[in-house]
Amino acid sequence: MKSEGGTHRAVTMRDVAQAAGVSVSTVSHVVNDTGARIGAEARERVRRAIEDLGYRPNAMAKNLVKGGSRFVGLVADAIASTPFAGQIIHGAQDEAWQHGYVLLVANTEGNEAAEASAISMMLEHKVRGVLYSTWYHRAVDLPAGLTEADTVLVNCFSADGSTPAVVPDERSGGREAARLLLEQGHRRIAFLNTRTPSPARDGRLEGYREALGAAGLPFDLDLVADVRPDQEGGYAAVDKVLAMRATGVFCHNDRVAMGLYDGLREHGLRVPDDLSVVGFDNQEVIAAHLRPTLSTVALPHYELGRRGVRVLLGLEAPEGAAPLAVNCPPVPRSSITRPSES
Amino acid sequence: MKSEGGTHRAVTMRDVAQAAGVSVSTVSHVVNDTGARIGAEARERVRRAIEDLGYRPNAMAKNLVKGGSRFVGLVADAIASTPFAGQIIHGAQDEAWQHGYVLLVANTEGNEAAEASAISMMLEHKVRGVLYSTWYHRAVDLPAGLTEADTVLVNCFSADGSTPAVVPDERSGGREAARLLLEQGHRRIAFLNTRTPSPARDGRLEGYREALGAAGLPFDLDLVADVRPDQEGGYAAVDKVLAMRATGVFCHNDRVAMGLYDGLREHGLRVPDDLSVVGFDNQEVIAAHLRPTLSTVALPHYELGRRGVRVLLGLEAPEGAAPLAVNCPPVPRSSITRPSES
DNA sequence: CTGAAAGCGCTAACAA
DNA sequence: TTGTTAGCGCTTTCAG
Repeated sequence: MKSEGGTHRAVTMRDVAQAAGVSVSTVSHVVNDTGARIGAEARERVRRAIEDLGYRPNAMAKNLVKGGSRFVGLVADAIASTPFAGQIIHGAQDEAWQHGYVLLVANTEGNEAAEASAISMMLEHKVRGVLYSTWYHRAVDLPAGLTEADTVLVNCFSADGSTPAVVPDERSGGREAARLLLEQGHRRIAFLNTRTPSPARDGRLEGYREALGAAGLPFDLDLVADVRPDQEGGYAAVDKVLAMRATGVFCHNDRVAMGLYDGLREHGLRVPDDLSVVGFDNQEVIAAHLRPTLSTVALPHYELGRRGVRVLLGLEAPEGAAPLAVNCPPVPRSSITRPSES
Repeated sequence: MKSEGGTHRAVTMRDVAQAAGVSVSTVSHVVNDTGARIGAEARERVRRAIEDLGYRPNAMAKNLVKGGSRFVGLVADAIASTPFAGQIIHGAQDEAWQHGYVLLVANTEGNEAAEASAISMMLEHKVRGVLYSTWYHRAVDLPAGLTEADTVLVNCFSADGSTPAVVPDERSGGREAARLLLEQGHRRIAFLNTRTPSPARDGRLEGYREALGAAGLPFDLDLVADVRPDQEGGYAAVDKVLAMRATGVFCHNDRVAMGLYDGLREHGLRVPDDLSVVGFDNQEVIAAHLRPTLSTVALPHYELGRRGVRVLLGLEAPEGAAPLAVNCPPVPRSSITRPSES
């Protein structure tokens, strides 16, 4: 911690001007490198003064006069409780940064009061716009204050499509997951879907169907089961899966796959030799470290954040009222092999 | 996204004053609820005008005149790659918020250029101070720009102790972990420590020794082994652990424990019946969902963030040059039982 | 090429 | 009790 007890006034542009023997406007011009033709010597004197005095432009003053900040707000409902939000932040920040914007992050952990206060704080700082993001893909009601600002929804969407949104393309993700198995020759592919109604549930199922269809396979309802979308759900579903006599299983998410691994093991079965498994989400801590490592499909959080600010800044736009759907890329690892009984 | 194409100038205090038929200073007084005695009627007219016009104070203007912002910066090296940073952010934000400060978050993902630019951006916004945090506990060199601002290190510290820091108390954590086992009657406790030199390695080992000592047990070097601090390391250490004939194992972190679970299972051994296991970190995705759930010791990330801003704001201070050490609380779950051969 | 001056929206004396 | 008036640090015409 610096000890300067607020004694030394910060050095301002005037100080620099004085030291360089020029006017503030001249300093302003060299600092901002405007087109103004400033004499080489004056310019040099200014540079030196800036260096000597350790001058830092005051962003607040600049923003004030420019009539708008270089802030982009990001309101997230779960920075703390999941690794996903981090990726969104990262993507949003990289893109914002690239365009000279700074991220103002507010974490609400689902608390409405925190959310309201976060939003109004952002409004007061005259943010360029705000990204409103949720940790799992779902429909949301736009919080009141946000109608006052440019807003884009990230990983969520408004039911009425009135607000631009960017979300993961669950359908293509479901397709990729199924394909991972299909490509290895699997023909009997079970799908352990979540029982929670959600875009993820519907989209992934649809993708699964499409992939089967594209491979000339029938859609067999007996091959899909709904489970709790976590380890417990996967663990409890082993018997059901075994009864399906599938050679490969597409799990709604990595945690279900993790539970399935456990259950399979207790039955003396091995992944992928006895059963190939593919997850969804690509939750690093899990997927990359299970034994064997889990083939899965990635939720494109980084990309969601990035694209979010892109649409906010008007660099790209969703077509029509539908959310911008971002691809979920497959991440092959070691949990899939060719079916033995093929 | 709001469609107002920048056409409508934002409503300012003057607009409110005009609408209410009073002067700006009067408006200022009611907005800020200063001690000034304002007539009830005038106050009411102002309130209504604010409401009608949808006035929002301009934080930048306010900060400008007040000569300092209400920002606290947080520079993190790994928001994206670990769930830990999220907790630090959360804690920092909660505390900052409570004191009227807003968090300015910058994610550097280890990139030096990003770090420098993040820091200078924060300096330009005249942040009250900045929290510099790392995702694992270690010594750092204070980045250049940070000497210009009040800084506190979070989850890291400067080798020379010149900058205030708040870090996890690894030693007490090690003690707690060992105690979890000791309390259940274990007397032969193995320690799978990391092989990476770090405060975590030294501190946890020391804590382990202390706990043994406090229980009247000798410190037996044969009971500690150094492994890679991840799943693979735990998995590969099974034979070694078995050879130690310990009844309980303290793993350097949850991932090692996870690997150990896998290895044990392959040997037909069960946790906790055949071997009690305790981890460290309390990484939710892992610890809370392994089978059986993993007893562990929590790294207090939320608290680190919280205390970090407290130190920054001068609400508390580390004693002397040593970092403020935050306790690592034990989190008992189901991976420990009484030793069978007791 | 460079400087003077008018604000940006707000706060804080100081007057009235 | 309320209004007037300086600025905060900076950008930006507009004159020299």
